Amino acid sequence: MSTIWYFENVNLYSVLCPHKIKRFSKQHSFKKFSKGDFVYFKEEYSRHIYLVSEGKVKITTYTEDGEEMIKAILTKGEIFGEMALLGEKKRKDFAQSVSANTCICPMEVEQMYDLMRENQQFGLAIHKIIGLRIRKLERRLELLFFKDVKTRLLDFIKELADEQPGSQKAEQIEIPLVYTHKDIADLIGSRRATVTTMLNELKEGGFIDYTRKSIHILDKSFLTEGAQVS
DNA sequence: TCATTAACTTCAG
DNA sequence: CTGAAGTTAATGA
Repeated sequence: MSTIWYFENVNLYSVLCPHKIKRFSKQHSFKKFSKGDFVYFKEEYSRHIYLVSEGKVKITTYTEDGEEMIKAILTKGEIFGEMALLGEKKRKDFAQSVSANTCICPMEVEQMYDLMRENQQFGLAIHKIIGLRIRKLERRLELLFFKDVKTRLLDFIKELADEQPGSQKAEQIEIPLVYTHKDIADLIGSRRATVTTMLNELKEGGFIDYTRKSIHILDKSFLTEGAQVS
């Protein structure tokens, strides 16, 4: 199942990007965003969905006391703003570029509907992605409430591992890291320092090896069984 | 005991 | 040279 998800995820870029679709080539437009620029604001009308072609985008909401809550961090090949397709009238969150040269491909909702009607397979893929996205969020929420940080980090790594191609078969898995420790901390509801400490624990335990660029899973059994690190 | 805060070092642009 | 990333140890729940 996860392989399918991966498959569709990577191919989405070629499928979705308007300049690959001849009919839309004239309005083919990439939009550039600098660090800190907003792609959309809360309460804005949900007219587009977006595909990240370069850089990194974070989706956030704010709690009553003004604290930022990060719902997701998206990188190359991933879509966001997809709630527009489910009848969302106005945005319920913010989308902000967090890298210097973020490049985004906007797609009108109406066009998306047309495409999805014409191409069933494409429509199915989109629905699947949205479904998985929602499930992922629900799961994250549950974990935040009931599990400790170590479990959450383990779960996070497991999720990344599952998204890698051929991860089912392979004993060792190389995960290219698009996230910083800070990103990971934000996503699992922890702190940068804590993430580092725990990654080091896992490293010492011989479960993983990591650099800034990637996490190498040496023994994937710990993902399912839980790491026994003291 | 676990995770955070704060203070420090290293890294990348 | 500066801000972000990563590390380490003290401290509080």
